[in-house]
Amino acid sequence: MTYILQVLIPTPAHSKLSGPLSYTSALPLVRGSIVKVPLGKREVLGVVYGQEAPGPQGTQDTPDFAYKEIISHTTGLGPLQEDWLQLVEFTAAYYQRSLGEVAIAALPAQLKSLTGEQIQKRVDKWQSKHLSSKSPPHPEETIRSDPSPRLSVEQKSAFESIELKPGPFLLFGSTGSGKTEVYLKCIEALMAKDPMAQALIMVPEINLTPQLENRIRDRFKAQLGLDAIVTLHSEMTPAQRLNAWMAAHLGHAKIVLGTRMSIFASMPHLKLIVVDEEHDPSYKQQEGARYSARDLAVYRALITQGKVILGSATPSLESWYHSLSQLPTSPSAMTQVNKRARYTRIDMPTRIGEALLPELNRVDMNFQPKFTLLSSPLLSAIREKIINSEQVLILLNRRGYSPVLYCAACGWKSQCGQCSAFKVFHKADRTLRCHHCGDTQKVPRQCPTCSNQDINMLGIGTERIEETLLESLSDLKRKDGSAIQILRIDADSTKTKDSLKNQLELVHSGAVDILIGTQMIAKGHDFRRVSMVAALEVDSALFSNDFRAPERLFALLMQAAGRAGRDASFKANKPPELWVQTFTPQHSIFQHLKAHDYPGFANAQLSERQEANMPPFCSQALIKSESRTQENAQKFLSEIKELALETIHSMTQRQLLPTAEHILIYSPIPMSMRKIANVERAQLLIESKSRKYLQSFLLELKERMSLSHQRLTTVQKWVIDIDPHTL
DNA sequence: AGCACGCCGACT
DNA sequence: GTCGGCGTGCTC
Repeated sequence: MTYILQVLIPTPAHSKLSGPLSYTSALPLVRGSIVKVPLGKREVLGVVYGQEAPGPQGTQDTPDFAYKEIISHTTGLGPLQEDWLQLVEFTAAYYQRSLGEVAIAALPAQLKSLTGEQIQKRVDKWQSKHLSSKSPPHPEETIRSDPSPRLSVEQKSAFESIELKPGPFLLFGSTGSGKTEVYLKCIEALMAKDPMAQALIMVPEINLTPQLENRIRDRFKAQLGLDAIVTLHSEMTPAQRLNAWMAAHLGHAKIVLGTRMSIFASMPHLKLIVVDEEHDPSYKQQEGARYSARDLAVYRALITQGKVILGSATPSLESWYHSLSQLPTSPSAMTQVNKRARYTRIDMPTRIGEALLPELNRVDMNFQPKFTLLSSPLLSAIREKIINSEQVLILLNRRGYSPVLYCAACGWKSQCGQCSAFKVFHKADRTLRCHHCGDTQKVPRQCPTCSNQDINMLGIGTERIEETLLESLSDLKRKDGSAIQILRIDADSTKTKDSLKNQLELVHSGAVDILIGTQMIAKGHDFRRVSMVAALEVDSALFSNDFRAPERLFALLMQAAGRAGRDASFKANKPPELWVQTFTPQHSIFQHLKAHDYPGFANAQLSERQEANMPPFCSQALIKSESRTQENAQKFLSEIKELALETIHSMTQRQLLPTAEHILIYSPIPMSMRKIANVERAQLLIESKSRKYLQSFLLELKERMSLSHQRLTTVQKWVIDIDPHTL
């Protein structure tokens, strides 16, 4: 008997091949089965999507080619579940990619490279190892979990709300309020109720949160067994990933801790999803299907009838908006839009233990001498901290020594020849480096165009702050008389494996007095002896073209300050200090920051967004094109715009859109990073009040594009980014 | 997306 | 004379 199977394979989003392909099979494999199939000369991984009844029914139009037979299938793995397929379907539809691409990208890469037999072997090996130790690997007495701590009143009430209500939940809790304990309690309760149940915990970047992994292990190892907790992130080896994936897929792993990619983990008994630091931009995938793992978590919880908790001290404005029953302003505009799924907000305002909320100090740089890097009030504050053996954290989101070199005589600047960016001066190795294409050259001794010996440096980077601090504090000694230690942590200083870990350990051990870094150090790590956080050059975020920049700045500063002073044995009666150097100290963001008033900040931002009709009050899609010339990149988008206008017209006539105004097409413009590595980039913004209409519009637009494919200007690459993060 | 086939430039 | 550039075209 021969069966005909529809199989999802990794085919590109915009081509005739975007749907499932048919193959023959001697066995009637069920939907979700994992198979290997031939495609042209290649052998690719596939997922069975459906089955046609065999025989010459001829209900479908018969193709003019013979179906090929599938190569192999993996019996030991068992099929992917219906809800997983539904998640893949939703992702492909929403983010305008092919089903096969999303499905295959969601599977561990080793399934592709290993043969069917090798996979089978791995499954057998894995099964025998774990079935033989079905009972907990060690007697209960030898492994003791950390006891479940007593919850505070606030934690208890949060936990009870989550137990009682359906969610989704926005757990709005300030740093140090004990959100993690609420997550763990929810998991504990879930596992006690349903021993089969699985939970997924997502974190922004796993290498920055090793503490959480240990904490979960220590907490659940006796109850669930050591193997029941797996991690899933991109820095694992292919073999580790396959093992973790199998453990989840086969239901043995009860808790999966992972980064955004883990939203696609196959978890047949998934009942709870936690998205920690839900505002973090790293939940948005920036390649391939540009999904938001946070948004998909909400959807996945819906289809699996599980619960989802989004946790943050500074929620994304989207989530904040979804958790509001009333908008801060003009209630008329929201009656229709806010029908969308609402979140149940749970507030946890209290910091646990001794830790106090940080105190904000603003330095008005208008009253400082020109070109001051570190203001005198800030420097004196730093001195005072070091004298008291406290640590200082300095945030500056620019690495290198100086972001631009400049010749005052002829106007030459250290422009990168391949990018629309300047090469950054790195003093340590005396190079000019482009942070976008990586091109590196030796720093010129004189101006390359006019031979002027005197080249100026514009702007500051972490290297220069390090140097300036060393100079300004050269007279300063620690209590024990030894020299002060300054450590710089950024992408340059953490290139080698484990160097970040080692450097952070230096900080924890107290060997470092001042830590200078880019925003990478604000995430995840508790700096218990840090009593002061200073942010330099914050103004760019307030006047950026990127309308999400203020939101990110607020989150960064709150997060950084929240990391400080968490040591209970530390001088706890003094709040940690948060310093900002700014030319606009009167800006409202600082007032909210000073008052630790995230709701006030978020509501003010929301009002602005509403007035300007920006997300979350509209849905956006960005079509991006890349070409050798900017002209060409934009020409392609202009043609798309023409097609888009035709599409709107036609859809309105067929009443697929209520009015033409439901879709707004802007004009092609260069991307904010116009050129990278000699590739010119342009973008076309599309907006709609309704994400539903936007989605169906884009689907039809893509159809029209493939129909008139020949007529369109050819570009190197084009992509659609749904709900783009940066414009 | 791969991986072909397919016609025009500088090299063992 | 070949090796190889990347321009169309196909893959159940």
